[in-house]
Amino acid sequence: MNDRADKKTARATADQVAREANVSRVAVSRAFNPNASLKPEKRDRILQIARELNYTPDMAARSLVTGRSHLVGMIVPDVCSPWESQEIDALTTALQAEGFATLLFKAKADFSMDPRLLTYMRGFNPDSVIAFTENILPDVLCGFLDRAVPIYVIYDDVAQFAGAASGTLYDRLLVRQKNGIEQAVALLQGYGARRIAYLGGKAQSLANAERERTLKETLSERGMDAPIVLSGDYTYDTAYQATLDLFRIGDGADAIFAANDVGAFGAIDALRHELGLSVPEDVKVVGFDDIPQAHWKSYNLTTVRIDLDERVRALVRLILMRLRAPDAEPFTETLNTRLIVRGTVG
Amino acid sequence: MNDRADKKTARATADQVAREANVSRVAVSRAFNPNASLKPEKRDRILQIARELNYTPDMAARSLVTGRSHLVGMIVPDVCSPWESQEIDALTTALQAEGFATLLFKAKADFSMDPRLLTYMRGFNPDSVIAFTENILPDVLCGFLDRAVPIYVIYDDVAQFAGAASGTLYDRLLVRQKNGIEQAVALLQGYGARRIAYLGGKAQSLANAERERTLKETLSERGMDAPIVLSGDYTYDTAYQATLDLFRIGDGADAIFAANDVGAFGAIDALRHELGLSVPEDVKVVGFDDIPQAHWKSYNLTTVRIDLDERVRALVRLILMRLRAPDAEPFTETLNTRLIVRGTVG
DNA sequence: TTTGTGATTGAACACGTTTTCATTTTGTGA
DNA sequence: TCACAAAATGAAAACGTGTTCAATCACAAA
Repeated sequence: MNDRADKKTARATADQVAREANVSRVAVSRAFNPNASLKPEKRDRILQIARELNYTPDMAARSLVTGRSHLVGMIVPDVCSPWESQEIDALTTALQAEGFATLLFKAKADFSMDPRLLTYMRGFNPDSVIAFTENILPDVLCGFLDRAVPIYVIYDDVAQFAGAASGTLYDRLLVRQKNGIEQAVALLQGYGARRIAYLGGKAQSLANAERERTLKETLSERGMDAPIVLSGDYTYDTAYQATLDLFRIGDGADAIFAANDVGAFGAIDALRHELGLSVPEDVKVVGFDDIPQAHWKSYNLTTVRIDLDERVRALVRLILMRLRAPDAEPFTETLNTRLIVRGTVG
Repeated sequence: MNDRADKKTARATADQVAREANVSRVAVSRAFNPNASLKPEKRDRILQIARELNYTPDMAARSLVTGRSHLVGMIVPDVCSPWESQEIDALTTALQAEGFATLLFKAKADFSMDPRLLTYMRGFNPDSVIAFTENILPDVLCGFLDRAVPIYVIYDDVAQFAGAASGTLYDRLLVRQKNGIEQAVALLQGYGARRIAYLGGKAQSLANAERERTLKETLSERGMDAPIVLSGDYTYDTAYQATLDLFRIGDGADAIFAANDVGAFGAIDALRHELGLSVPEDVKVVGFDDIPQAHWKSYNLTTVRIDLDERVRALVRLILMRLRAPDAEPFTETLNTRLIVRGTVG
């Protein structure tokens, strides 16, 4: 009749383990806390009995008293995006190894941040938050998380730590776009490309801005013309259409530099299947990210790679450090990029 | 000096709100529980003050007393897989709307289930678990979750509810492969295809077995030869290689029926870019899933679609129902498939 | 044996909430 | 005005754990 009685086997509690092992409940707690002082043989016996009873400490109860939830919240607008899903995958793996679980929240499709979502999320008391977003000011996030929760905002591939108390930015995980872009431009120039188009990502994206700036700078340094800038939003369809417009309304280009790989795919398909141009003979294409699909033979994309593993390792290191020492000195790490040469340029 | 004092603003507690509003802490609790008995004007005042103090009920504390964590655990081997990431995205959205948050865990790459992971996960007390996997017996999962936690095991696109207590299967969310496959076979037959190859998915996958069985049945019903069965694992690279083998070592085929879209991409690329065959003129290709990439012009894949939204809605409905009435009658729902005709057949 | 030091132990408290239950207040009809 | 049911309220008891602190134990040195 009673709802609780219905459950065939309720979860074992520390008290039950303690009773079974003839020790106090505190000893059970200590058995699961490696650095607590407990006689080794006693710990072994407790852990043995705990295993028999299928006991695991309740994280909610533990969280209540320690103030640590061992949860890392992730706010993601689009889990399906190849780049983001890769990042979620790698982050979850790395955090899991450190004893943290991923708490996944879906933001609105237009990247706007729903205040109710943040309020709701705060209820779970995440130890840290990673927000994948473009057009949100860190202040908005900080306002909702009033505890000193380290928040990392990932603008495409630039991560910044936003201090909750002050709203100012501290740690930064940057990507040195220069290397990869320079290699790409050199390659394009070597093959005689003159008119270069930049097919942009989301306008508010920090990474997009940095890529555009770096491309302009590099072209200028090499005495080449400034790029034709097309606006985009990182999606296949928009890139496809922008490419059509470039050649039908505009004057075309020798080469297209896309802000991400998916955009490059859209450009390639527009060129080959609708404009009747061939890649790389007529138009050369370079992407950004090196997602798994980039090596698919239909695209075989030459692209600027950001090492995902290195990136995720650095980010996790940052988070753990911040968690351990909330007031540590601001920290900036910069990752390199390099060109992966495949078949869409030469 | 004190670690807690360091945090500029600790999270507001129900007591603080109560004090500020001149009510008891119980009233605050009731204000956040819509069906609790509380004078409307009082509720409004409390909620107002709560908003000012940026107060949100602590989920850990709530979970402790209610026994409901409002967490749904998801065990995922590969977040990057287009099909799975779509499913995670849609499930998270739907569950979030019902007040549940997604707790994401990464399983080993080889799909094997790490017992420690399960033990760890159980500590978070998820209200329900969704496991994306192939080769795990539900019993293994059930053994680790000793509370009556509804577990849904998703074998590719077949979902089954595993009762924790008995280890037997209850609810089932099946996909009627027949419709889509029949339409596809009819189309292939209409274009004169005779030798049909089936490029399989993971051997242990229930969905793969069902697709293979249904394809054989359909071919037989139409008086066509049994398919050449190639083993695969749903990945691009394996499909690519299997297709090469089919034409170089084996005797080739008129048409390839791939167990999923990514496999179909691999087959198409092998045919076009390495075997020098054209699709659909020389060989016709049909996929399964209709992932977003299927409409990319380079592939423009004819494929059997399983409606993701409908599927996720059904699954979430199942989970919520089971949560509300753990002892309700077993429930089976079957979804339909249909062929999306694009350019790789006709 | 005695003393002292450090490791080991458990009782009591704390964490922030919901639930129970007895009490008080409100609203309605005679 | 009175009586009575229904709604509203708060004190106290949970929920399962980590932490504090005083007490106990083990063991080596004197």
